[in-house]
Amino acid sequence: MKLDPRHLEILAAIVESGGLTEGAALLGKSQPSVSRSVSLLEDRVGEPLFLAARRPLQPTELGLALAQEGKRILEAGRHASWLVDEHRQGLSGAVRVAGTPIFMDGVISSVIAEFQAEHPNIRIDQSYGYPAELLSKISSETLDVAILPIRPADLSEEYEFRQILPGRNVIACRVGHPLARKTEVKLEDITEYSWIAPPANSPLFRDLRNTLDGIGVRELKISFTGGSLSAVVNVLAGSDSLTVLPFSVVFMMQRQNMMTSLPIKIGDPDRHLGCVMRRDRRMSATSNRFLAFVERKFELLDRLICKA
Amino acid sequence: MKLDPRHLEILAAIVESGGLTEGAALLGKSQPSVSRSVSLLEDRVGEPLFLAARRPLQPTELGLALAQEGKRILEAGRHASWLVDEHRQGLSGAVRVAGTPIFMDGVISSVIAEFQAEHPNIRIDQSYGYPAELLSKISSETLDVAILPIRPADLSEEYEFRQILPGRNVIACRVGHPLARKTEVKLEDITEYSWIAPPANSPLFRDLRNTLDGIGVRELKISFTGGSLSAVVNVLAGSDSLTVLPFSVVFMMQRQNMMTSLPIKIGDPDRHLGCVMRRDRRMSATSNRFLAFVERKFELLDRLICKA
DNA sequence: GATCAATATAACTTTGGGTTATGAAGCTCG
DNA sequence: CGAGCTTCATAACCCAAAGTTATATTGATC
Repeated sequence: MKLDPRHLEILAAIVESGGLTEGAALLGKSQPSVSRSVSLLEDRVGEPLFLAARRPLQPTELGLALAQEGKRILEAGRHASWLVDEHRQGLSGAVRVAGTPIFMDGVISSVIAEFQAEHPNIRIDQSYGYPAELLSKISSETLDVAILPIRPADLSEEYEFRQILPGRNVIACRVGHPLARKTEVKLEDITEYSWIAPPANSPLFRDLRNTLDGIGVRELKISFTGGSLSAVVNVLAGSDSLTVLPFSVVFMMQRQNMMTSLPIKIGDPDRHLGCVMRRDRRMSATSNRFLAFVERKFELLDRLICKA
Repeated sequence: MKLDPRHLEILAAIVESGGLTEGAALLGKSQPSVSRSVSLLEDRVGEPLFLAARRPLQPTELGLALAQEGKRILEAGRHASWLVDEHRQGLSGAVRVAGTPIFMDGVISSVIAEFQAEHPNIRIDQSYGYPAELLSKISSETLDVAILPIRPADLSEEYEFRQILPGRNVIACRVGHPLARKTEVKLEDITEYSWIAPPANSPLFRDLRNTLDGIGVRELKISFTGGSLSAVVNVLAGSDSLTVLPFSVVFMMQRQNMMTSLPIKIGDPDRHLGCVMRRDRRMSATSNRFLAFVERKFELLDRLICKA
């Protein structure tokens, strides 16, 4: 005997509110409607659910027991509705975000931390990757947002790009590095130090090559390569090596007195950091909320950096 | 946003069974039906519930969360159905039964105990009362079954009567009473003992008067009156007083060596013990089951008594 | 790319829940 | 105890939607 869950809901409402009319009001239906629903339920059950000819409508034992189940159904339904609302407002669910390792660890992660403090019900699925693969993941909808240093012109029409920071690289070194004390650093000062290089396939590695080419460094001694940001930071802190990093990353690290940048002007990359997503905007409300948050935070960060 | 609980059930079935077709089978519906129900639910929710263009149909986060609620609904519904089945088979619910105090305490209560051992989900609401009031309770449907010593002819057409024991009274005394040892007790032996009388308004009290009148006892010394069966038993056990009780009660008490009956023949009452209920048989399956049980048990008891 | 299985769509029927209007039946109270 | 009020039941209608079968699409798989 399969019962209609809506009937059980109605029964629960009636029992809870103590009357057929009140129950109808509670459910936002008309009184005759619930009256008939109850009759139908009674027909199917084959037993009376209310004591006949009693005015303060009194449920039978069975009626009471079924109303109990109806209450469960009502609550499950309410919870489901709540879940939907949360989801539609982008207050729950998950955002799949990925980016290049150095940026993610150096800048984005702290923004994500702030976001999670504000939205504890939203899960962030973070991963790392370089532009080509992340764009394909965006296409196949296995990724919601990519945060990449990229040349906007390189991007196909399929994607939307929102710049969050202008590209700007600096030469970084440990705090207390011999060169860091100088007010001006010249080319020949640099050449004697060895270099820490990002992974060879990363955009940053190309930036490093371009930068050093630009300032005339032909031959570079590479003392360490391939590590994550924290590896780079540790090696940097424990040696006099130099490296090329986005200024934003150095800026964040400066706060923790982990590293500093040399007062030497190097060419900026033609890539800019920004969020990439599908242009068709079939993104969840949650992703949109995350996106807006990131943009807002980076706007603030950009201002701070400009002042520095 | 109010969601249809049936949609959530369907969603749960699909997610649980891993496919739309299997889900449909699980619910005993056609595949197109559930397919459309899901579309409808998705329309209302405004978000996809399944990842598009994926063959082993995979729910989204929201889909999964809603399916969880659907499962709750499904389970509540199943439990409700189970409750109905139990009720219809008379395996749950309550029976309101009442009877005269002496019979209830002396005989019926142990039958009720057996019944409850067999049907732990059925509640017995027992109460005491004398015929007139119990019959009116039957009429007003505040009582399901009355167990009464009654003259069937006295009963109006409204009621149905089912005899469970023939009326038979005896004179009872404590085990070890001086008269109990004799093989034959004569009238003059009895007259010197005082009597324990049931409450004055009880049928049994009239039986006592009639009995003693019948055997020629004119003047009776009443030493105790008005108590319940256990009071009577205690007083009886602690004195040489006599009383008149239904043989069935004495029979049950004999098993516990609490009392015995005198070997003297007294007139039987024209009342018989039986179950009374409304003739229209608008009784719950539960009450019917109880009734059948009582009749069965008393049939056995009757045989035992006849042998004794 | 052909094939197979799973899902979606179409077209139609039927159930039943929604409504308003109205009738019947308990309760309350003078 | 009957007038009056409130609450519940019925009637008549409409329409949303669940159910059906038949068929088209679409992924997955080889």
